[in-house]
Amino acid sequence: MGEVTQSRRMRLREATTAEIKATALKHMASSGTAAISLRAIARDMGMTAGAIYSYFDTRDNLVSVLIADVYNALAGTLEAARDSRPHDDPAAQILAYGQAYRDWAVANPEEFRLVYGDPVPDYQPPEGGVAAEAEHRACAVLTGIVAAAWPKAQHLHIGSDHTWSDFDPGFAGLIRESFPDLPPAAVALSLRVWGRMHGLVSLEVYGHLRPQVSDPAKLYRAEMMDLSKSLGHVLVDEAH
Amino acid sequence: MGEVTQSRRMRLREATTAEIKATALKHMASSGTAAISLRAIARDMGMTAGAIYSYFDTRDNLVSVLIADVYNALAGTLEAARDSRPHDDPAAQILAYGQAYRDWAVANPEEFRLVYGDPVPDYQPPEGGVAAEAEHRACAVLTGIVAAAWPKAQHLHIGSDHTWSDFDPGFAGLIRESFPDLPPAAVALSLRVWGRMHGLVSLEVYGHLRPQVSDPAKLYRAEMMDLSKSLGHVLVDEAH
DNA sequence: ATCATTGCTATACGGCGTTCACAATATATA
DNA sequence: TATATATTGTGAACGCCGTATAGCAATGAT
Repeated sequence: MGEVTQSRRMRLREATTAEIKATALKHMASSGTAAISLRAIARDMGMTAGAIYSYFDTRDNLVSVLIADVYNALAGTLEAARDSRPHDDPAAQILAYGQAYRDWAVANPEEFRLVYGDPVPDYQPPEGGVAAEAEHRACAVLTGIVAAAWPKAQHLHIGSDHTWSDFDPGFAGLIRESFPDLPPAAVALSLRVWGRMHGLVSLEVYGHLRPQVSDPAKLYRAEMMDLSKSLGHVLVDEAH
Repeated sequence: MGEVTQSRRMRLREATTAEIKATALKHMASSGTAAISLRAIARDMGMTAGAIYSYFDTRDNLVSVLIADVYNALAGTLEAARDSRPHDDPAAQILAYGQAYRDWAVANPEEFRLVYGDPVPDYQPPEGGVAAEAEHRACAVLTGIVAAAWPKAQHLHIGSDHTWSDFDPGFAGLIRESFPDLPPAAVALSLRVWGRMHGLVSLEVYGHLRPQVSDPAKLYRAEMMDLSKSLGHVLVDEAH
């Protein structure tokens, strides 16, 4: 990232790589993730399909890079949403995060499908995950907010019997490094919060809400209010 | 459904239709939704790809029928789960429903993707929806349970300002027909409950939970307990 | 000025959905 | 029973797709 572009060749190479990715995203945004075809991209760029193999080993490879890029953009959006609220007001931060999550998904449905759905026909994700870094970023933001809210929230979750062994060791290690005093119940809560946001959003993006609901944003706002209550915060409707 | 099979031709036709669908589902279960290819199905059946066009106008048509079948199977499972608990115990019913939802998804991940994700490369759902009936069945079950729980749950949702205009008119009409006294806030709640179940399940099915969580079932159970609390029910851990 | 590397084209292979002309078969009719 | 009709299948073709390989042109380094 941000490496010094040395030779002219390098510069051209990066420019073409960027153009390929941009063209792929353009096709995806206008015609769906299934429209990411090497031939179509090359055609659009005035090239032959084979030429792309100088830049990406395979189509799946290109898709993997796109997923990572898009996921990182989402993570950036979510971090910005968190930072748009005072750092000592986790309730406001969680609402901002939730709104940003849905707003982004609704504004970029194909990007959402790329990251959270079946990316593309026949695509097989590589071994060690594709966007582990971005996924960790997005997750860390949420955990951080929940950690800040935990003092006031924990009394609502006294029944939970989570242990660190419920989580992936590596993941648990990272969390405990960043938040040494956070109990496993809080980590579980943050993942459940994620699930709660994801549920309505993915139903909406995949068209399972529209047939019944005319105002999904309102439904989502209600859910976010309820969610913030479960983080121990009582607040009047200040959103919208 | 259940029509009298008259001629021998009709019988053969229905048998072949069923075999096509079964083969498609078999391929899907073993190789993913993208593996639903007319050529592969025909090859497996000892036929030519073109022959399938005597039974289905197009591949998308076949996929639509599969979606409807699978969705109806899911709806049946959910109805059975509800009926496995006393009809005067909505808390138990909602837990059973939620468990059945996840169990089904985890046991049939490709079916889940077919119904709730991008079904298949390039697939475009037809105009009036594909499985409106099944979707309505599944939704009605949930609404029924929430309706039964509403007397004890409503005090937790006094702040909500939902109106019937927040919903699709046709959908609202059907609901008000079945549950004349149910306020719109309860309908919103039932859709939010759906979203809450769907969130963790779809994250898990699409592989976004495994990297962090070693025991998704436990996380989901915790979420279901919390959910049943928001339906106004206090209960000890009787599940599992 | 020479030579290796790189970026690209051209071509080919197999797979896909779909269409069409045609043969074989089963049904319905006279 | 003999004939006409509808249905179900084949096989070849079209235009897509991802991918692999060979060769050509231009660029960069020596």
